[in-house]
Amino acid sequence: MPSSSASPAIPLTPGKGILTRQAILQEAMDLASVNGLEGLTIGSLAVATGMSKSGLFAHFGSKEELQLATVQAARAAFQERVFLPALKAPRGLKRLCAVIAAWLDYAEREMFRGGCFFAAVSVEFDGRPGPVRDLVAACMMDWRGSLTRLAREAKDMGELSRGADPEQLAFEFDALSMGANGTYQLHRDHRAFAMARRAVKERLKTFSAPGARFSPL
Amino acid sequence: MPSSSASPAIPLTPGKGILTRQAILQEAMDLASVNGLEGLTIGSLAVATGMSKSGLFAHFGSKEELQLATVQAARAAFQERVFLPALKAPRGLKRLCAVIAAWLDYAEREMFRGGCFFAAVSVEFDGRPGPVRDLVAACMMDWRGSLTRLAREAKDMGELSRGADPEQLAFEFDALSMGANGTYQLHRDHRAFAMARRAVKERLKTFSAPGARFSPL
DNA sequence: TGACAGCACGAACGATCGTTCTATTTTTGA
DNA sequence: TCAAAAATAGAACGATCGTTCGTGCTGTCA
Repeated sequence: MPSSSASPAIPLTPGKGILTRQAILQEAMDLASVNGLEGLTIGSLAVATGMSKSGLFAHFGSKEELQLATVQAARAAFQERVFLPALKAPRGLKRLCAVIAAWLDYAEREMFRGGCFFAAVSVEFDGRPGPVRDLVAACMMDWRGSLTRLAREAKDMGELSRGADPEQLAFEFDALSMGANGTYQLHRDHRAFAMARRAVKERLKTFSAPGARFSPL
Repeated sequence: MPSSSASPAIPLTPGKGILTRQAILQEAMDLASVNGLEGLTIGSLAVATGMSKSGLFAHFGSKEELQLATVQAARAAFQERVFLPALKAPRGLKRLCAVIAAWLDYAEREMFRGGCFFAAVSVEFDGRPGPVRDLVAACMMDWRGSLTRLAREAKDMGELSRGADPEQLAFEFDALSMGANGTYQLHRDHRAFAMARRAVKERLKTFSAPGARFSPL
């Protein structure tokens, strides 16, 4: 083993390469949320970032690597800016509500220019085998798993009735949110989000134990 | 005006051109449900149908016309093979259930190779202005409008409670169905459809008037 | 039988795709 | 400060994209 003074895996000051790579991926996420990961062309991405095709390409080595990096960047951005902040809400029903509310805000405020990145990309890749599809599928599993876990916590705390099925509820909330995102993207009608919020609220009311309190959606 | 003996607009015996056009569109719907309407390449479609690129192209004149024709063919196929048959159920709650059940079957049995054609295409085009997007948006509006009308009929017949909101219910059922389709396409897990059916059933039970009967989903 | 649509084909176009080179500039670290 | 390393640019590749053009089939009526 070399001495402990070796340069760290993640340098304290990000090099220039890392910075431009981040700028590229920021643009890539936006473009992909609109045109998909296949419509995300290296040429158009180069124009959008003001770089040359080859200079940009060198950062990734292949289009598939660019796609994978874009998905991972979107996952990180989602975790950091949507999911983790919402987790600060108090455990149980309130936290579940906070996470769903954060997701709906994330989609409605269009953190990515084309709405939810994963809604666009998961539909695009669900029929094409390969590592990109696998990664996207894993992200979606993750998200649903988180929703399921939060619902289960609320149930374990007695805030949801014994008849509540965490997996079932997670599926429903996921579907309602995605549906609102899709409807809004297609028709630019904000009522879609209002209807999703109402549906989630009523569904939670159906299963919430008497006296359980949940934060507004 | 020429004499009334002119050939009818729709000839009794479809000419050869019409037949191959139908064959092309059948393949086009399947390919587009998997790879999208942009991934639907004229070259790949020519290979799939055993035609030459130029011979196939001549039927449409442009890729956009091919896309429009494919969407209209999918709309017609959906109407003919899913929606209209389900409308034969008795008016009211039963008919609403029959239509939703038909849709879920249509998606689960993969009438198109990539699942619901419109689920794939509407997400793909929701961010790209143009006639294709407009047509797809109109199809989705149509579908949601039909669901809304069926729910309103059930309500007017007294089978759904006074508190039931047809538009809201239509949104929810649409979202749940689309969500099941997406989850199934991504994870190949049939439980997605089971959860959608359960959600629709429970939601209907919440709003159904006492004693109202609805057919199984 | 012969003229004439309708239909399909093959070859080719310019544009753009992802990708590979080589050269040049910029940044980094001793 | 200077050489090594990293980052970017430019030109070009073969493949494929949508599209155009000219040609040859193949039936149908006169």
